[in-house]
Amino acid sequence: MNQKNIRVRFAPSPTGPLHIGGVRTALYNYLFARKHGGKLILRIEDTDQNRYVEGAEKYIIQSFEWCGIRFDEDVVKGGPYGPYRQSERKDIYRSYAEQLVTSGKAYYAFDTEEELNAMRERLNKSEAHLSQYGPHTRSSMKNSLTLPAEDVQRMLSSGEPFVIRIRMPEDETIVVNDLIRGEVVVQSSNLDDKVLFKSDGWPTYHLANIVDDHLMEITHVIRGEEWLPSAPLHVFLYQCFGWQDTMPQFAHLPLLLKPDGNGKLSKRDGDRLGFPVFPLQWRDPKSEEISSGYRESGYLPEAFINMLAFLGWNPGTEQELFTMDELISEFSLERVGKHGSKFDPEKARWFNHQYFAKYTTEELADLMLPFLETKGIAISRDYIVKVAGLIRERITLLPDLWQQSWFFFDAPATYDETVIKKVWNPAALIHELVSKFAVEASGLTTWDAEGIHDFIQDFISRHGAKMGQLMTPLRLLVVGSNQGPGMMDIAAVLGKEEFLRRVNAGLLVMMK
RNA sequence: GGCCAGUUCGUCUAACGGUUAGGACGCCAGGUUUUCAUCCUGGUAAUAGGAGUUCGAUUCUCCUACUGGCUACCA
Repeated sequence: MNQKNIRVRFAPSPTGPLHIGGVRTALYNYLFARKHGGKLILRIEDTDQNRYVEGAEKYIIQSFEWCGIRFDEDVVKGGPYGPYRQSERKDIYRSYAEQLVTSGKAYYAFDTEEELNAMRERLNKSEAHLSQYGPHTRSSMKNSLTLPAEDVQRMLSSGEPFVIRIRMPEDETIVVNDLIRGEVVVQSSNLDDKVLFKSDGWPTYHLANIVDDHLMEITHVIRGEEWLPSAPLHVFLYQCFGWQDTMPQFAHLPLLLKPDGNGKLSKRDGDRLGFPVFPLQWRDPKSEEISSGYRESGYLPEAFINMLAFLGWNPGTEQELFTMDELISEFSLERVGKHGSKFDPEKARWFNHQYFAKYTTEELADLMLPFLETKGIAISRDYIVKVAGLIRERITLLPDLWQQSWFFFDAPATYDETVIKKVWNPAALIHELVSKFAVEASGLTTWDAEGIHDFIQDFISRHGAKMGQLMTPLRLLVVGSNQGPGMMDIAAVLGKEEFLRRVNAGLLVMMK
């Protein structure tokens, strides 16, 4: 294959927010395209007006912007094969469907919903090895195969509702050559006469998809496994149109499964298990219901992508942390697994933690700025960088940046009761020790971590105290609990004045 | 029910006929940090079952079981 001409597409339907399974499919398409120097196309498949959801298309585009998946051709920037929204391509599909009718590969059908239901009833009662609307049933239905030609003409010209169905051959072997699964062989007798063109004047997915992939010169169709059952139909359609020589190669990706129990990962699982299922937060325009997103939960886009890439693919080495560029150079469809992956929210958190650990203090400071601004805290960047250095290893999600550092910017308003009980004991002794410390420390001149350390060392030996008897009570007064970085480091960053101010204020509270 | 696909530690997976079946997450234990978290070290734990093929099967074939997907004028 000529690698220069590789063209792949991601073709979502704007029926709601894109969930992480869809993002992963897009990611694999993106990696494949970049790896081979090809193009990635975003095509919006909005052929079902009933399911159209306001804002979904915008959501999809913003999601990809956030996670760094870039398209070469899409609805925003356009491209040589546009338009990229199927609703804007509506005119082109009918003639293709009719071309198939003319060549005898498809036919008009006029059955009403009731008639279709009646047929299915009959099928249910029979031995049921037969497909639905297919070779064995079409002869007893109302269509251009059974009706006299003049009746068909009359019905068509009088505006009678009709659909166009593919005419599946009775017994033919259809082979789908899948890049991930190998040869998938299906007998056409198991397939039915799928509707290609609906009575509302719109094409179904099957028709629009094949026509557009052909027109857009798509070379590889990389999509979810839920499409595998209809892949034989798609292959057959390429043959019907005479496009078999330029038919794209197929790769059906395994699905993302629920973390617990069984089944495909769904919107509900996020609410139920407490992790996001969507890249960005989504507010349903009708129900106003809010679904959480990875971005809003504090995940880094690089970590999110890294985590997603590893759900179904692996490089075959022990490296787990990959930049997008590394993913591009290492990715291959051969290393994509065949079976579904249960999504693991814990591992997602671990990836995010790893990325925070790699950040420089300067980068962390940049991330902290918005939080501090929200809280109305204005302080020197130098100070923020110092704080970032102390909390760097303690961050898993973005909000931890504040949760792990707030006491550098504000004195504690309360003290953890359980920690008081444990640490301020015996109360009189500790109180006296800390009081003496506060007095003596006020005379200390070299206020850095090392100086404070030496001083404390000297202090406890002179007073016959143990390190823990002083340090944990100090932490309680300065931080409000038993958390945070090393006490000497906190004291140094806070500065002598603020540090002692908190200690003395705390001593007053502890007296009560 | 029918069709298609899949099945290695609890989870994500490696091993493309020969390994003490490897790594990561989680969990457990110890160490560091006299806090908490991180981090470090160690441990726990798997080839769904049964037949073949083969000197030898996680790996190839078949059967069974289980899992998943699809079975709309939705994508």
